[in-house]
Formats: sequence, structure tokens, C-alpha cells
Amino acid sequence: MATIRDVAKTAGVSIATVSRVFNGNTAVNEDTALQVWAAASALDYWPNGAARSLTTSRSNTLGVLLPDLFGDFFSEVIRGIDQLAKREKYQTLVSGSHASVEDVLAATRAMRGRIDGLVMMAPDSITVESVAKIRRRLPVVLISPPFAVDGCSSVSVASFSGARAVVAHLVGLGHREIAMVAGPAGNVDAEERLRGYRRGLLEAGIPPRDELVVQGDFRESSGYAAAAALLDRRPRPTAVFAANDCMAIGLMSALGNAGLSVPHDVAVVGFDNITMAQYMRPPLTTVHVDAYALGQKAVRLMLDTLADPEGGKVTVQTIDVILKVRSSCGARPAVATNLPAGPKTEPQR
Amino acid sequence: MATIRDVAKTAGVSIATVSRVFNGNTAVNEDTALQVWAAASALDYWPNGAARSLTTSRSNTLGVLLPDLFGDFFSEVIRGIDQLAKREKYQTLVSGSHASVEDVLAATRAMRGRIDGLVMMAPDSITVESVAKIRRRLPVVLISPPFAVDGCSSVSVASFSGARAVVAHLVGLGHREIAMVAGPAGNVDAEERLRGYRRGLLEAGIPPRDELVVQGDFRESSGYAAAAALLDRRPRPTAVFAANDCMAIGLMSALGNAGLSVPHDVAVVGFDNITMAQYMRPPLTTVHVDAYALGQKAVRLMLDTLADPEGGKVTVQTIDVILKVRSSCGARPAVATNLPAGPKTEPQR
DNA sequence: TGAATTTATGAAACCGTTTACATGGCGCTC
DNA sequence: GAGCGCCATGTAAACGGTTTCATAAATTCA
Repeated sequence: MATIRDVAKTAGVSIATVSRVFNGNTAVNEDTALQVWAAASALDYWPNGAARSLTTSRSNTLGVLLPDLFGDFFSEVIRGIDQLAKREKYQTLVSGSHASVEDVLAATRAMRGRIDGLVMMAPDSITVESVAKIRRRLPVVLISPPFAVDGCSSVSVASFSGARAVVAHLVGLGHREIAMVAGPAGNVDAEERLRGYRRGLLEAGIPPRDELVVQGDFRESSGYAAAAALLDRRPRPTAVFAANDCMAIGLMSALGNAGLSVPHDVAVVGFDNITMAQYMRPPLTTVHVDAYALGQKAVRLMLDTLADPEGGKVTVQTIDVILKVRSSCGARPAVATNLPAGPKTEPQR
Repeated sequence: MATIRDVAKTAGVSIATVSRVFNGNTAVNEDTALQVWAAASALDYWPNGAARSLTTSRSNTLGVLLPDLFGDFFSEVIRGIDQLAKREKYQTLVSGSHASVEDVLAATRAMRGRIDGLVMMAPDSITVESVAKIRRRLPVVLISPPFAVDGCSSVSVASFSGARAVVAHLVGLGHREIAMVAGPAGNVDAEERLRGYRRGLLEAGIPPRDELVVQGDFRESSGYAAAAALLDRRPRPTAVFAANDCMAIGLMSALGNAGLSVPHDVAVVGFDNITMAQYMRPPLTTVHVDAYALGQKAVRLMLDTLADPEGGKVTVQTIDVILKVRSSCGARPAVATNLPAGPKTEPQR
């Protein structure tokens, strides 16, 4: 494997010159440069990245830590990250399934010296101190963090306002008994969506009631299970807001099995707008979250931080969401009389 | 940022001893080791990965090159790769959207010195020489390669046999006018599926006809477009096999718009079994490909190669596929009389 | 008790780069 | 023609680890 020394010898120059040619920052005589290029390609020389980052203490690599790599949502986040990073000549050291704080710390430690910054969607159990600890050695950008950390830019999803909009829409359709399948306790987005749901009800003059909220875990099965609990309520809820699409799908499936028709008997709304949502029967009304943009923004913030490491400029951004009205919310409760005409369904794509 | 020297000074030992403590291969006196640990945690010392891989010429990192990071399929491949790599204490340097050979070479070069091996699903335009060139410096494992390369293990999808099984199944249902929406020319899996389709027909005693094959590009829109071309054929095909699920979905959508019912008027079968397939109305009959296993197998082969670099043991594996019969293929052509009863639909999860 | 062996540790070379600094040659100016 | 500055290039010191080899102390053995 040819090293810079071999190239230098073959080209009849010093290693410093070869290095200069490859980095192109300092002036090198044109003829000399040509000889170096010739030697390099004759020997098929590739500079060694590890050596380079050892001296420069830069790696042109971003660490990416995610709790999971499963499903539409994360895959889009990664794609956004990868794409922008690539365009900006950064590589990405990706690692998924980090469930615990120790896990995150271990993974970060293992990346020490090979990344310039860390983009992280931390597990719910993360603590301020652990992030702060990492931040002391590395620029860190957080995705959907449960708290602010000194010196960390972050980007979140507008879960609260999305949920509020869902409830407002349902109320507009005449619903008053609106239930919710919540996400896992401790998850920021789950809690924001729950908060938004409650706020939405309050704003409509409807007192939120705890017995209308069923705990879920973001997975389809928990949506399915939630149906049973909700159908027991008297009066029966006329609409259900699930904290994400997977649970909404599970819920719809259970409702179907129970002989109820969506949206006629029960309206259903989800959150995330995963690809599948538009293919459901009926197509699922949901809140569109641009996961690709989420990933991209995170990288953009990281690049900003890297460009001005001491600037300490910290940006806290939120990705806007859009209510995507399809047919699953179309039911008007039986009691409703002269409400505005049925739902507008948007064209699917 | 503490280095090994700082730890050595604090602990009152030499850097060699600190190194030994951290790598735990050579015997170190227990008390000394404790002092080193204490010093290290007091200084919050993390070994520098770049420096380490410079001396050891190992990075415990795998490079992962994919043509795209979009959609269910690739996301599962990555998950499989990431999961096994993580379990085996490897990190993954991931890079997507590599369209050209130059792109692949550039990305690989940029990884030089920071990866121990490369797992790659190459773009269709890849050449044997470029892979061989990479192989000269790095262990390489290929996913779905268009050709064999000396010294490269590889893992592919059983596209041929899957397609054959699809045709056999359709023939079994009584279809004889079976059309195909093919994948992009040059793509191995697309071509294998086409080959399997033709073989399937031949085995049923039906001569394959080129006018029943419409070119697609694996995207939904091309499936949609294909419908128009196929519906012009006389006699009209009674069944269409799409080379992947996305195209099948587009196709079904177009058929619906044309007032045709699936499976009654036209049977449709896809390939890949993406998550959405089971949620279609009617649920899509397709060929299940375990993308997660594909990623895992690739890493497994890489680990084998790394464990015995000079062994030259090359393994060429194929991931088996399973025909997943749902309802979209259920139509029996009008001419059919006493064929076996309708399709068995498998429970959806 | 002295030689032989083992054990724990340290000194120093090395991995492949980048880069601050030194140097030598050349063209200008006065 | 001496002095000066500039340009192209080389020398050598990092960067932060690992590992070989030497060595001193501790242990074993006759």
C-alpha cells in the first residue's frame, strides 16, 4: 500500500511537496505538481484518512446517533442527513438502536477522534448531564431533545401545534367526545402531542378527561389494543387521535374488526404522514412531518456550529407540520346537524 | 482534551502501561491498573480512534455504500447491517446516493484508512475493474452484484426463482395472458426477475411475447404509466407481474382509475413485500424479500473475510424469497372453469 | 546463596500525515 | 554588484496512540 513517502520518492520530491499537491493550499510549481500526480496515480496512492485526521484533528465526518433505524420516519431522517452531509463533503458514521444513556456514551466514546461533531436523537432516558459531558468535547446537535443543553443547537417537530390543529379540525367537524391514544411516557413528541390535544380541547371549551386518554407505545399493536379500552367508554368517543400513524393504523384495524366503520362510526387521525397513510382504506388523515427536512436541518445546524466553533451561536429550530386532511376523519357525529360540508380531501401526492 | 500522556503523568506510570490497561491484553499489576483507571476517569480520558487506527491499521469500522437510502427496502438493509455490525463492535460509515462508478471510487477513496472493509450495493453501471481495484486494498462484500469479482463474497436476492414462482402461481390460477412491468434495464434484480418470468412461462408451455413486457424503472409512476400500454393489448392481459411493489401499486392505482377491478378484471403481483403491500386494497400478492437478513448476511460475510483475510474463502450466497399470496392475484380469468379454489390469503401479521 | 526465570514496567521507534520553519535560488532595485 | 524579498521546496517536529525490546525487581530452583 503506497504511502506519501513512496510517492515522494517516485516523484523525486519531499513528502511535504506531495502533501501540498494533494491539499492544494500552498503554491507548488506546476511541473512539480504534474510529476507528483503522475507518481501518485502510478502507485495508485490514496491518502490515509486516519493519519490525516490525527494531524489535523479533523475528520470530515459526522457522527449520527439514533434510537432506532426502523420504519419510514427514521429512514427519511437518515436520508436527509446523509444527503446534505455528502453534498458538504462530510461522511457519516451512523449508529442506531441506542436505548440507554450508557449506550449513547459508549457509542460516542468509540467515535472519539473520528468525528467532528455529533448529530443525535437521544433516547428518552437521556439526561442533561450526559449530553453536557459529550458537548464538552464535541459539537452536538440534538433532534427532538427533551430539554435544552448549553451550547447545543437543536431541531424539533412542531408536535404541540400539530396536535392542537388536529383537535381543532375534529371539533370543527362537530366532534366533542375526542379520545387520544398517547405515545410512550417520557417521549418528548408523545408528550407534546398529548399537551397539544389537551390545549386544543380547552380552546374549544371542552374539558379534557383522563379516561379518554389511552397509553400507547407508538407501535401498531398498541393502537390495536387501545381500541378495546376506548370502545368501552360511555358515551363512546366519536373521534380518536393517535399520537402516530402506526398506532392509528392498528386502531383502524381493530375498529374494523369490531364492526365499526371509519370514519362513519369513529373518526381517526394519526401523526407523521408515513407513506402508508395515504394508502389506507379510508386514507388516513394525519399531520405531515417532513422527516427528510428534519435530518437536513440538523446537519445544517451542525455545519453552522463547525464553521464557528467558539461563536457559541445556538439555534433552536422547529420543523413546521401540516394537517393532511384525508377521509379517515370525515365522520360527523350523529348528533351533528348543520355543520360545514364534509371534509376536503387533498389529492394523494 | 486529555491524551494518554496526561493519564500516564497523573497515574505516575508510562504511556505504555496506560495503553496496556486500556487494551487489556498484557498483564498489568492490579494496583497499577486501578491507579490508571482512576487517573483516566478523573481526566475523563477517551482514547483517540484516529491515532489508534493509525498504528494498528484497524478501525473497527465498516464502510457501507448504497445507491440510495430511500424507501422501505434500503432502510431495512441498513438496519440489518447496522445491527449486526454493532453487535460485533463495528461502527458503520454509511454513504448513499452513489449513481456512478466515479462516485463510488471517490467515496471509497475518502474512506481509505478509516474502514476495515467495504459492504457495497453498487450502482448498475459498475464495472468489474473498478470493484477489483477497490478489492486490491480492501475486503469487499457485494450486495446483488451484476457479476462475480475475484475475492469478493456476495449476497443476492433469489429474484429469478421468485419471479418463476409468481408466474407458476398465476398460471395455476388459470392465467395465460400474463404481462410484466419490468425494472430498469441494467439492474441485476430487474433482469433476473424478467428472466424468471420468461422461464416461468416457458415451463407452463406459454411462449413469452415481448409485447407483453413494458419497461419500468422501479418507481410508482412507471407502474402507473405501464397500465396504459398494457390495456391496449388485445387480448387484454388477465394478469400483470410488476418487478417490484412500488410499480405494482402504481399499476393498481391506474387500473382503478381505468375502471378495472383488481383482482376481478386483472390480477396484480408485485415483488419485495414492502410494508405497504399488506395494506393495499386489495392486499398485494408479492414476493417477500427479507431485506434485513440481506444486510445482516452481507456483514456476516464481511466479518468472515476480515477474520481470515488471506484465506481467500469467497462465499456467494442467495437470500431465499417466499411467495406471499394475498388477494390482488385472486382473479380467475373469465375463461377459467374448474380451477382450484380461490387464493389463500395469509393473515396480515 | 547465586544463577536462572518470570513478571511488571519503561524507553523509544513507528504508523502516515500536516505544517512551522529553514534554506537556497532567482529576479529586482538602487 | 550587493542587498533584499519572494517563491518553491525541503527538514523535522508534531499528532496520539501501540508495540518491540530492554531492564529492574521479584520469584524460583539447585
